[in-house]
Amino acid sequence: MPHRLVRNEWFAELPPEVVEQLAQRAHRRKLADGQMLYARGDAPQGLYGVVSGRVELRASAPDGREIVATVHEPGNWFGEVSLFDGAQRVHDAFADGATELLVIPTADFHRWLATHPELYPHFTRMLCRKLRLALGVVEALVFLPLSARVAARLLTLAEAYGRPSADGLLIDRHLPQDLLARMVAAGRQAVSRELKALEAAGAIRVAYGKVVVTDMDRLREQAGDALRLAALQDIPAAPQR
Amino acid sequence: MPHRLVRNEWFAELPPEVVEQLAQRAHRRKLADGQMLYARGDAPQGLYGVVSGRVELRASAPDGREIVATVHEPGNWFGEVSLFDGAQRVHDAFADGATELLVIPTADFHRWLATHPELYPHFTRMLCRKLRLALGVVEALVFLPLSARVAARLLTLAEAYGRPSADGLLIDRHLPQDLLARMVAAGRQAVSRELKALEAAGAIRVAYGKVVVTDMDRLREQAGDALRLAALQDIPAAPQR
DNA sequence: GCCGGTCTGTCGCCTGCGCGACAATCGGCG
DNA sequence: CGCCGATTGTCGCGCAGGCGACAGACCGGC
Repeated sequence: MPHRLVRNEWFAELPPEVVEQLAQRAHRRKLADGQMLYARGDAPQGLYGVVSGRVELRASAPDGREIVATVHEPGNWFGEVSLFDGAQRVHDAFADGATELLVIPTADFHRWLATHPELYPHFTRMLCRKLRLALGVVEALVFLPLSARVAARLLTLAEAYGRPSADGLLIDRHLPQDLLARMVAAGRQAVSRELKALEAAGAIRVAYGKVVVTDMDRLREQAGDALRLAALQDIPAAPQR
Repeated sequence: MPHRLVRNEWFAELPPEVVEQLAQRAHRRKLADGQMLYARGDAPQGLYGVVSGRVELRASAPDGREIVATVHEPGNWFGEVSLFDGAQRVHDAFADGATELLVIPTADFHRWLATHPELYPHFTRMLCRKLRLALGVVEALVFLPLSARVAARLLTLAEAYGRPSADGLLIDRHLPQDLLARMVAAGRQAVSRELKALEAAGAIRVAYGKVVVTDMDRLREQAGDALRLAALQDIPAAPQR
């Protein structure tokens, strides 16, 4: 198992030899750009880890509108809800670029976990974290105007992909405005307008398919109330007793 | 422990004597109407079970707007997220009517659970269920018009509180339109309008502080796409009377 | 039966944002 | 180095729904 896959929150804290047992159950799977991994309603196959490429989890309405719930990068694991409750997939999953995955079949995962019950608290914490994120999204949608959602999103993107560059922190990832729009559940044109506003405020600079954050503090100002929600998304490793 | 509290999904499937061990750790707490149990950001005290009365979990914006995330009825347990991850409360909790709770302190719960690791899968499933609910709410907010959200909500309320009456299924619970509005994250007047529309469509009849579903199928039609999400909707365990 | 608080119906204004349309750029690939 | 698909800027229409303002209906308690 590539060690980057065990360096993330899912497995990083666990003893290496324990993770190794699990890794032996995994097999690999390759996806072409845009290929569907699963669709909402599918029966779960297992837990997925991204080795290379990317996987977008999306929700879509019958009328064609869609939102991007998450984008999983190399090192991320996903598919845990169906893993733990065995029920249908909630989202549609598509490869973004040629992608290689590690797949741990549901049954193997559970056999492994059964022999390591001490790991359960760890996984319940993972689930709680997802739950808090989802609740934060609900609040953001209900309470925050688009401007704040965009600003907040850029902040988290900057943290995840930020790389210092000439005139600020470059979000080093292909980020067309309509992807950003689907991430904040909005239309492309509206996002374009908000980006212009942020640029006028001196918080960012927009380039072709890219965004550079020139002033994090100013961006934080624009996010406003969203920060209160951001705090919820940042879960301290609280002792579970 | 009143047996109504162990009849719900949280503990119903578990061996009675195991639940009994836990029950002995619980203590009681009374709240007056409208009293706050906890606020967002508070450190968690434990897991709560509603013995009598009701508890509303709400989220509110600084500007005063607020939504009702859930209403817990007698027999329901809540507060599990903070229980499992130890972090701050996400919502504000208020008693609706004079309320009596059973409180299981966090530490006691975990001591108990540690001696029954076989129960972990059960609790991860509970968390997954909440997560699915939250994801369903996100989709409903993004994709569905208010009319569908109202119709869908009435359907779940009818399932939970429905009682046959002269001209249909009475939702037997104090349900002013502005409560309904806060449940679907909308304004009171808009909900009023939608209710009128549903009435005109012959799906419901609105009374003072009450709603009677006269035609479930017609109501389902109005909910439309929401039914796809319906499986994800929150159904408060029916109040046990 | 009366009163005050709670609910509902309705009208109207206003704003945020979806969405179509199109022109202007950009940039990778042949 | 030029073409074409991808991306962006912008204008404008349309509308769902937020919100204030009342007026009227209801109801439980006294």
